[in-house]
Amino acid sequence: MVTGRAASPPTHTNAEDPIVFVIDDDASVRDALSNLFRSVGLRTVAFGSAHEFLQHKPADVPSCLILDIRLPRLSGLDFQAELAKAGIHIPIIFMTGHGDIPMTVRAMKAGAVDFLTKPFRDQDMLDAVTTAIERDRNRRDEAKVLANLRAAFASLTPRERQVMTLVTAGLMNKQVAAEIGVAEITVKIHRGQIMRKMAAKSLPDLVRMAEILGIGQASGRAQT
Amino acid sequence: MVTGRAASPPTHTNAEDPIVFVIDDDASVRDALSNLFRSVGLRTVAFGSAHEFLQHKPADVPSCLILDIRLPRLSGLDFQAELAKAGIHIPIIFMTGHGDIPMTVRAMKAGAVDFLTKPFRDQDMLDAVTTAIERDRNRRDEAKVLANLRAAFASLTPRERQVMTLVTAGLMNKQVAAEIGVAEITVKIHRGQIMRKMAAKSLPDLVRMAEILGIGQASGRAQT
DNA sequence: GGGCGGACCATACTTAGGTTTAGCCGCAAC
DNA sequence: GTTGCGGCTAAACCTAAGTATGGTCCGCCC
Repeated sequence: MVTGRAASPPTHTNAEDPIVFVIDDDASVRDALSNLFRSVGLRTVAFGSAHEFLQHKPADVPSCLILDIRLPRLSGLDFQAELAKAGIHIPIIFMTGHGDIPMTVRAMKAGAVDFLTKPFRDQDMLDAVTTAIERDRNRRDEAKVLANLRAAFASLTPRERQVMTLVTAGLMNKQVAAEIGVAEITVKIHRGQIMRKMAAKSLPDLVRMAEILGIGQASGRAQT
Repeated sequence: MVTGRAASPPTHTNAEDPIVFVIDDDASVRDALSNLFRSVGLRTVAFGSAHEFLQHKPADVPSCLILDIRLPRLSGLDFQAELAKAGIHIPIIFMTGHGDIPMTVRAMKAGAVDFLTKPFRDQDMLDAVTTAIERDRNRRDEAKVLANLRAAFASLTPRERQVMTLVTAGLMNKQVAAEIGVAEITVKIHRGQIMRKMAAKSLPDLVRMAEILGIGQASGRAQT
């Protein structure tokens, strides 16, 4: 699982490798964690505060965030909420020396990967990081697919989007034509254009794209 | 949300209403919770042990389970694992007087709805129950749809299942025919039979069914 | 005002999808 | 041993889908 180049120089920074971010106001904690992660070949970047982390431009690789629940200015929990509100969905692993159960519940409900009490075993932290990175990798892959689909869908004209919705809902060309008040031949032309622009290789393919885009199944039909 | 018949006799048991199950070895806790839930019109059934709960035949309505983490024989956490292993997916709300963070994390990771520390506010418990019931309702709805689809798919002959897989993957009839080594006309016959047995109103409809059943997209073909 | 793109439509043609009717083969159940 | 079913196929026929080619109309931008 680890890349096997663990013994290479500390700043090899291959753009493919995941990154672990650490935020803790205690430098000794940061160093200990950095050493732990580097010992298994994981790129690590540590910050002394949430603010510093936000300055850092987000790298475009799978990553996760190790966070002490008791941060200087902003609490770890509040920072988690901030990130979510800002649309940053990096998986978070909390650690705490004096946490309580309500905090834990709140963090986990908000999607935290794990919540470790200090002192924790190195292996527990590494397991949590593995899970977190994997989760982020999946999320990024899905986001990428979705972004591509959305871009393609946005390149359709309004009419084409409308036809795509009706076609993927299962209507025949003539039904689509009647629905929007045009000739059947016009629908066929739109349809061909849709297949090209969306790069769909078949109707089932297009239907799956529509599913991912969340098009049409809720409305049912015959409204508006 | 509540049915509005809260003042009716204690055992009106309309089959539509959700049920809250309570397991606690302390009778006073059981009574207090039962009273709380009944005061807002929720059917409630309480048990003194996990064993008693398992004896009870599971009602076919949305429900949830309130569980003390410290159960007599089996711990609440282990019981949660038992239920999961047995394929019983009722949402669980834990409560505890002396819980710790690792327990909380384990419970939440395993899908618990909430983890309340005693003493808790009534409203917190009611909120958790509302969430849990809603979650179970959704899960049941999805399970029902899935079960119906599986039944329909099981009614297909092996050949029909194979053809459905290929057709929903986007292959044309002639390609399917070549793939399985039969004449195109045979594929058409199978296909018509599939549409009837699956009660699909259109190809997009069938594709969506295949998606839910998890058929065929992994195998791919002609990608990239 | 000319060019451009979106939307529309017609004719003509080809391919794909789908049904009906009818029949053959093999196998398992009765 | 006959009946039923799954699987297969053919012929005939019809509808649906898709692709040119060619053209109109409208609004927008430079």
